[in-house]
Amino acid sequence: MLLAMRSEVENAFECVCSQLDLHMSDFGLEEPPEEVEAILASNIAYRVQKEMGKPPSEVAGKIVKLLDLENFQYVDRVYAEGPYINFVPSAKYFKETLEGAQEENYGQFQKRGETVIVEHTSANPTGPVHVGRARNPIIGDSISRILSFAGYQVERQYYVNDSGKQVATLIWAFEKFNERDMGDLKKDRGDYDIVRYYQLSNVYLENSSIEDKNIAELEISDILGKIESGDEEIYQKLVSITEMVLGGMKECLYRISVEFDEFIRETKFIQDGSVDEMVDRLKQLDSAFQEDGAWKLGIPGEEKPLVFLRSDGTSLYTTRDLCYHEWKLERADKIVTILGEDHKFQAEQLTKTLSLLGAETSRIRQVFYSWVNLPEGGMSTRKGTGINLDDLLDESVKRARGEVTAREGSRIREMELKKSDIDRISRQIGIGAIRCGIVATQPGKGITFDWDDALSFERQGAPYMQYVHARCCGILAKQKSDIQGVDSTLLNSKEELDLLHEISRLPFVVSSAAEALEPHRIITYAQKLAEKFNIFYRECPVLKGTDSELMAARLSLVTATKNAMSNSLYLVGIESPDSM
RNA sequence: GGACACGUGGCCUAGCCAGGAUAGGGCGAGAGGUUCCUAACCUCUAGAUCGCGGGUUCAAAUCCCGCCGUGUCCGCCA
Repeated sequence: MLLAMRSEVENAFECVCSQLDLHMSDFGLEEPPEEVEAILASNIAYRVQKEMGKPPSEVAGKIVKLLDLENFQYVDRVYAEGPYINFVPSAKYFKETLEGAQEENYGQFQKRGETVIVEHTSANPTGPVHVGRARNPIIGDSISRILSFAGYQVERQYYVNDSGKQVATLIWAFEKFNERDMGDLKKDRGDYDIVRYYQLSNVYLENSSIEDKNIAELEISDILGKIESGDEEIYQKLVSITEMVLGGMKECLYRISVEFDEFIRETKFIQDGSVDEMVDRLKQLDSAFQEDGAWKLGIPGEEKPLVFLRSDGTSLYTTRDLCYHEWKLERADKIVTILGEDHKFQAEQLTKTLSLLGAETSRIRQVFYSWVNLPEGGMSTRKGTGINLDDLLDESVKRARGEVTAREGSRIREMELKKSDIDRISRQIGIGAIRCGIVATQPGKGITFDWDDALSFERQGAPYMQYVHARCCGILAKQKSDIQGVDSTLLNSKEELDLLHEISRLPFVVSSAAEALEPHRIITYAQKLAEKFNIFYRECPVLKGTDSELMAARLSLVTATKNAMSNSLYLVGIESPDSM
């Protein structure tokens, strides 16, 4: 509804500007401060004071006179306050917001017939997901949900790095070592099983004599060559090992509600000939050259050339990624990739090379995040220095359970919590806190891991928002009969109107979060919504001490809040508990 | 050395891209609030030269330049 109001106001400004012979496209629309009655404001007066030759407050007054209220459906009143032009929403604005938000899919946009491939996580299939990179699935999944809600046709892809040195090392380790060489299995799952081989092989490569090390490296590069030439036996081994790891990762990610539509293997592009074809095409480019037996490509604006073919004739990560990107560009209108900031350079080389190959790189967007590091440094699967996401989740659910049980006896509740409720609530809160904690912070900011920070159930964190949903459900569960003929004008207190206004912002927030690929905007919104609801809840009894008409109107408001909240939480992958 | 990102009360964070009303929250600290729909709530108080220095502008946390601090990258690794 805010979107509709904005476009009404924009149209009106266009009209006024043409009357005044002003040419501008930005009318300085902004959100006024809390205590102002208006919900939309313009600082256009500042922008045109020179052209008008008058002080801003005078300009504002003049523009207000020229704005034609007749055409406004959603604006009740326009007034100048100093240099600002403020717009107060109409009864119709609130009425339609309330009606629209009765729908469970409130805030969702119509399909717009545009497809987007979101690639995220794509961690090397060498071991369990650790916390260092946990921002990737959480940001990627949230962006996927938001884009989908905003009307795009979204496909979520995991690009499996099943070629290249670390997988060759893994296959080598599997032949070299036996189960009895391995330490204890921390968790009976494929990713935990395999990672032991990977870590042991790295210990071996670091600590062996030079001769042993050289032999091992020759054996590994032999395996790499076989992967590259499409050797069937090696490929079968590769698939079975990586499937074991991926199976474990999927299970882990499923715990935080992250799922994929497709897993795309790097080897796919080797086997279908795309890589060979890519190498040939790159060689044809003007800036391609051969040096020390390897093929390189000079890239405009880059100091270092891109090496796209090793001197032994095997391809490199970026070469294969180029094939994957071209394949994605064929299949979707837009592609979004979530990457760690350590991949920035590679991503830039990739994009520029694609552009040299004639691709429309404006359809590509990349979102970078910085790693979650330990106080003593980065987490590494290879070195085994990471904190596994599973452990973080287990600990979070455990601490959430502590919070749930601590509150159990100390409060008035009509129904006792069953064991299954405690399990459910602990899980919803524990997992929600992790997702919220990660998505609430801008991806670019660095995070140093700290158990207490990661696991705090702070006010205005996930439980605060989840609690609002539970409160709404609690009220609605007590509702006796269906409500009909709601009169939205009965909702006229400041608390009610503030809440309704907040609800009306959801579609605007969804579209801007989708446009900017910034899921944390949803969290910021949901916090505000929760705050407004809690104030309403305090001041406005819904079921008690109100006549039936007011009760009906307030019940609608509660339903609207519930829908806006559960959709907001859904968009960042947090569950909405019916009770807490 | 070069490139990129980040720097907002003791701690964490929003706002920055599209400059505009008193820099918005939270944690922690202090004071209050529940015979009433779940107090994981609400209200109030204290606490900020928005890293530093210049510049542009009627107006800068926001844009530009320089500097400082932190992180990342600059591989025939991924």
